[in-house]
Amino acid sequence: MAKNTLISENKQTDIWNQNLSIPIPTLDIVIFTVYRGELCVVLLKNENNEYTLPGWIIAAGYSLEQNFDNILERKTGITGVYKEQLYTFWEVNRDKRGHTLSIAYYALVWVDKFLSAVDFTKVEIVKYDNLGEKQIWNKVTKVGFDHAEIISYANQRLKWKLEYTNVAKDMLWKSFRLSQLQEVYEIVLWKKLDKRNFQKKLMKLGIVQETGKLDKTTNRPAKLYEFVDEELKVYEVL
Amino acid sequence: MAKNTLISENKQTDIWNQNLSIPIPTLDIVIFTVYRGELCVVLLKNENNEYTLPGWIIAAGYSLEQNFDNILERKTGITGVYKEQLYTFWEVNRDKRGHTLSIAYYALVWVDKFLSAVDFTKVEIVKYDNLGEKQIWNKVTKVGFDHAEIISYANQRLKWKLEYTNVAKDMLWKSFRLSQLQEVYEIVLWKKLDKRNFQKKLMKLGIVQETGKLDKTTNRPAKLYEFVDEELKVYEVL
DNA sequence: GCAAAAGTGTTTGGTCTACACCCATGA
DNA sequence: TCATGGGTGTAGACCAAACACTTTTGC
Repeated sequence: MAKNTLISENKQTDIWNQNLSIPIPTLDIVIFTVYRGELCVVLLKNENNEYTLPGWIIAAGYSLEQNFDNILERKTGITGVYKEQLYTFWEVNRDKRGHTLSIAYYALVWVDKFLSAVDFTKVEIVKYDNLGEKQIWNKVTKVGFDHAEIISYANQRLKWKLEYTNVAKDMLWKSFRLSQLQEVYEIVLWKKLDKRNFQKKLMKLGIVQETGKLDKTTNRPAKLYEFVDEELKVYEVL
Repeated sequence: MAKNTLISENKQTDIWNQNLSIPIPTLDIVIFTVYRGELCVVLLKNENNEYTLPGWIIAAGYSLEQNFDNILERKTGITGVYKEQLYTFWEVNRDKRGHTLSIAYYALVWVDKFLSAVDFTKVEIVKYDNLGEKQIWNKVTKVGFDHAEIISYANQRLKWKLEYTNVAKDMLWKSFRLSQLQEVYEIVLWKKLDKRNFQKKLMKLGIVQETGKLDKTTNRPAKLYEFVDEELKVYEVL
């Protein structure tokens, strides 16, 4: 805990009362994970039973990375995830406490890691497809728009990344069967894929390679694969 | 002038002295135009002869749009351009005056409009390919990196947009010959294109259409074309 | 008549999609 | 022996790239 509480919440709450001439920069995080066969988002619930994205005021003197890690850990308990900046949102009336500016990130976390790290007293996990039924936070209309818009935007970006990068590595074990990888793709892209075409595409792009090992936990053993690159890599389609 | 000086510079300069616990949000603009057959960027020069992007502190109480328009007009004289948010950059030591956070935009402006609106006492126009020779602003190393990085990122985004959208409409007259459009593409993408393949792609995507008029200003008259959509549109490749 | 730019089709290779049957193993 | 999921190939449609000659006009 200690290492990541450099940035105190208290030091910052008085910011709201200063009537500044600049907007207050905040950082909001859309956390995705594949849980029980569905794409899910990790959300907080506020005093009005509205769902909100984990987020907080950005502290000067620390990098965006540090701010991100700190906010994520403080709000959810999770550490060390894949993250990517999405977009910076702005609305004069975005927050009734003052003018804010939200730098939105999305994060991907492998479900096992998520479950062992997350603090369920703080967060809820909500199926992406059920978001429509929830009250997502928006101060103006009190109807889902603002944070919901950010989540939807994050989902689009995630889909794009799946098609052209090895970002799926952050949602699986080190080694896996192709059918498990395909399942992740089908859940996120929200469509069925053809097994053979899927495998051909992976091989052509060179995203995964055989490990030489077999997974014997089902009837017929399956080859285990791993990602070729440890780091995020964009594979050109050409 | 009046309409766009809602936001005063003076009201904001004292921000630097308040030792805030939050970073100061600024907005920086990469302005592209095609000038004399080359892709160019509009820059300011600071007291140390370093080039900087037009930018300023973001004012609370105004939308990002309003802030953008105001900064662009105050710093360069230009109004009403195509704009798109790029990325939000952050570095603790980005600016020696304090911790800042830069929301970067890029803008496209048709050269004729640019020349009639721009205030050349404030800005310089620099060829994109010559940027390497210039000192681009960066407070830490005093060598081109920070703003240069933003410009390079903007250029990548612009190239992508040209391939998949009708964004080129913001760099040409209402009607034009296909060869003129192709020239813009070649300049921005920095490569030669095949005339027939280029035209086939435009027609297949349905980006442009014939106006029925001819341009007779060169030896052999050429058909004049126009963009099908007034608004920015992403054309799916399928 | 010549210089300058416009106009115009075809071929080829590659990539994407759709599609169905047999195999290895554990129970 | 049967149920489960693993493994494998081909044909057709579509798209992208390469490529060169003729036409219209002004001078």
